[in-house]
Amino acid sequence: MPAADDARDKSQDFIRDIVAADVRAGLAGGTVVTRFPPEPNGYLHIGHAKAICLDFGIAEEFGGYCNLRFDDTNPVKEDVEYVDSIKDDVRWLGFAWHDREYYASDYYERLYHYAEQLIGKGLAYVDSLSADAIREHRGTLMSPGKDSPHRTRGIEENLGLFRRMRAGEFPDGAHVLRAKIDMRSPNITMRDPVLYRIRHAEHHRTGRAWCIYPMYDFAHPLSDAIEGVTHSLCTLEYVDHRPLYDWVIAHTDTPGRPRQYEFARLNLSYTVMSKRKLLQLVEQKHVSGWDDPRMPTITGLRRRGYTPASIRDFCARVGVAKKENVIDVGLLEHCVREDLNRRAPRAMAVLRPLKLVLANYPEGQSEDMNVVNNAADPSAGTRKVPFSREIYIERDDFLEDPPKKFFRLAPGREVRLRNAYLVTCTEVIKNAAGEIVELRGTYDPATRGGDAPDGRKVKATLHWVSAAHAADAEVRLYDRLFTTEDPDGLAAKSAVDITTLLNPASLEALGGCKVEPMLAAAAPGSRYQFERLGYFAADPDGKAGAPVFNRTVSLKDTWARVAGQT
RNA sequence: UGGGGCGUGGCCAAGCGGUAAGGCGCCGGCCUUUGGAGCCGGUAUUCGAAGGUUCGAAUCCUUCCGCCCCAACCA
Repeated sequence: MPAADDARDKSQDFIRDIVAADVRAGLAGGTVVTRFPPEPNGYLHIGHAKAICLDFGIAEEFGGYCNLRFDDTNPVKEDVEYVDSIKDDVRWLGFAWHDREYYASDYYERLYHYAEQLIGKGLAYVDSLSADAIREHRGTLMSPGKDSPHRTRGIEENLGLFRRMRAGEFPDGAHVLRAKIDMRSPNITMRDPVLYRIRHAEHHRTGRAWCIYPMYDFAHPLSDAIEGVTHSLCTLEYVDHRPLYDWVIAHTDTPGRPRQYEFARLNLSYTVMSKRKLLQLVEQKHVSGWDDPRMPTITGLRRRGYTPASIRDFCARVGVAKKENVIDVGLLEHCVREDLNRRAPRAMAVLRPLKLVLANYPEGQSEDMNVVNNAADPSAGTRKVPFSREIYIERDDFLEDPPKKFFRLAPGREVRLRNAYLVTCTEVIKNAAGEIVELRGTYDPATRGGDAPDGRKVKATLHWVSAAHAADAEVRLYDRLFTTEDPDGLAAKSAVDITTLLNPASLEALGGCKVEPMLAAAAPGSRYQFERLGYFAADPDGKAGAPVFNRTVSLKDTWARVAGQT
């Protein structure tokens, strides 16, 4: 057996095991149909990415289909802005739904028909209790509920009332349609769940055509059935709803027989994932918008510089199981580093410039150094980078009084300027306050390119930018959005608002950064590795000649760790 | 105090009666014109706990403990 088959046979997760078994058993003619069912009431985040990779991934692997279905049954919360962003994000992640773009609202007429069918079977009734009264009748976790006085209404009366609900004869809240199941069920979901409510509201797709709207528990299983979905994958909080899902399917003459399976949602350390909380951050301006590079939204990650491939890889590594989890954000960072290391062209940029003047380099002279764009990718080619007498190096790369393990530049010490020359620091110039303002040094003309003919070695290689040729840039450094690993948990435990746990240092904008000439016109979205610093993506805020870069993620930094240990 | 889900190393996660995969992290070493990348090695005598069944248990049984979800005319 070839290795590929071997890998395919290996169990990947419990859901794929189930699907594989169903396919073997010849279920639904062997064609697997899944669906990704977002409600268009917010932007997609990395948690949705996990679901998207699962839904579309399984369809792809088993040669089936995945429908993009908007679960738009609540007109007051939904908007086209969100359906557009969701489509953008799914597409950007690399998945195609082809012509399978569906809306629960497209099924309103059929859904209504199924509702009448239930009424006709005596399995649904119109209740005229107030929302409060319904809640009271529902009972509690510990005690059973009580039947509504309207539970015994006759079929004809129910039908008449329901039709008048649809006709708009009643105000919001006057009546609801309920399933007649069991008010004493230990599973509260089964205590005569509401199927339809009256909402005189404008729907983003159906306008004013309807004033009654189906509830999730009714619309979802039926939409699945209508579309021929075979495997309806959702998160753990719906486990209790599965009996109702099956009940709806069992009591209507639907075409398909979809099955629901549940997996644990993704949680990421140092951030929050609920749409409500993300919306709060946006509305209260704690971030610049849904696409703020600190947000765990797909659009935020995109602006931050994450690649679709890295997010897909992350989702694959995280796995699918039923255990509550909090994934270390470090894993996500690892995934982008790995991807960008392969594909990002290198560039030189100095974030906190310190001028170094090479006394023995002729004034007014400059030369083009030949530089490899990406050692990890020969096809990336080479480029010219200008070098001259005055250059900028990183302030952090010089220490007047270096500790033992610091082997960058220091007085009297020789280091390599990457792809250029070996240079030695000969003098430190300070201002009246005693701050270092400039360095003087010499270069060794025999070391052009960075190698010494006599074979002498240096411990450090520094990145640099020629002062005369440099472009100015703004660079935005990001840190975790929250100061604590589990903001949700801490906020709940200590009864504080989530915003009190925000990291005040999550954004640091650096002005006056010096970047090599080629970066001056970086196209928004283009990604680079700034050598020795990290991966950066050009932000749309930048303009030609005045670029803005977002740090996607830093490079692994052994020195930072060593320095931090002391 | 009802119903449901879950408990395998710091974080994920395989395993499904035959004697603890893998990834991230971490710790060493090699290599290096990015203290990057790469390469090599190490990192659970033990699977929430206690009993029991068995030649043999993370896997079966019993009891207990812990965490999460459910009482929107939200999804």
